[in-house]
Amino acid sequence: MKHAGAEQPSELLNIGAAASVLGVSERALRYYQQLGLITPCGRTAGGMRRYSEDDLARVSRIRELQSLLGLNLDEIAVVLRNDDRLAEIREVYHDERTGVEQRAELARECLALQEHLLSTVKAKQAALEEFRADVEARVAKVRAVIDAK
Amino acid sequence: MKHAGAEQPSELLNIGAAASVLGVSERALRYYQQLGLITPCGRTAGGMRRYSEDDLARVSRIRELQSLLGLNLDEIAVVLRNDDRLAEIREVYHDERTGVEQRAELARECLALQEHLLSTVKAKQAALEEFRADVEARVAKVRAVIDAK
DNA sequence: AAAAAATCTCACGTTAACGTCAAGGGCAAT
DNA sequence: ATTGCCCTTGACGTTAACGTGAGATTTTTT
Repeated sequence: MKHAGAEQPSELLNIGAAASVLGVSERALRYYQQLGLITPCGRTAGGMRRYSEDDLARVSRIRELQSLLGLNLDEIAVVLRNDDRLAEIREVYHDERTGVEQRAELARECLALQEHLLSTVKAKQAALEEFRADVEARVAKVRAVIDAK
Repeated sequence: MKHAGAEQPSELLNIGAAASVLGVSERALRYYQQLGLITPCGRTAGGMRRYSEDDLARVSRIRELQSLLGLNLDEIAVVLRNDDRLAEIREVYHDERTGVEQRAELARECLALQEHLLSTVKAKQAALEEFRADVEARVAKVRAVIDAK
């Protein structure tokens, strides 16, 4: 059963609005689509792309994976495909047509990839923490020099 | 007074050894030099580059700034120049020929840049922490699906 | 309905950060 | 002193991630 709250079923944006909201170029959006990273949820009769809330979130994810983890778009494609599988698994999980062992296998595979991503994040965090200590030490040094006046 | 321990005054590496130790290409080392990011501490009579321990550390720093903060080589140049100034300040600080106010001014400028770098690091850490929570939530979701068997 | 603004699909251009020869010179070992 | 490997300086090639028109369509505004 769907929730009964106020619903905004569609506040779809065309590419210009989407780009400006996200702070990326229109070209980038088309490029991501070309690589299969996103597919706008629909098009107008005339062929103009419409972006949903989820589409925007997906693009945000792409930028985060780029800027935070330094992944390239091919690597990001892998991550996103796994995200999609996760969503799919949750939907199909109670479908009786799929074998129990088969579903579990899919879920475990998916989990492995998510955990791999997590370990990547953790590694980056650890490295960053070390780096930060380094920078803070430098700052302290300059401070010492200044305060020794 | 210098310390009295065992000293290895020079274990200078030529470019091939340096590259393999650092895990970067020779081309990259030459390229960094071309951009003014590093200058090997010396050359042989015949013109071959010699890299000192400090040179290697500097290259490591470059790679960290690339991979951890995602800076490009121009931005890294700024950071490195400031690092150099910090070292210079510490050396020259007790030189009587420089005016007191002048030295303090230099140090403050240097501090500002280091602190800017630090804030960049902190911002990245915060973003990464959020991202990690996100990934962990996903992992938990898959786990829930699996355990619900 | 006509003009103006936004999008569409090619398709070539750009930039950073190197990769990859090519033609020579240096260096350690035999 | 010669063999064989490492190094030198150009100089052109490559790849990812878009940028930038051009020319046709679609949508919005007047």
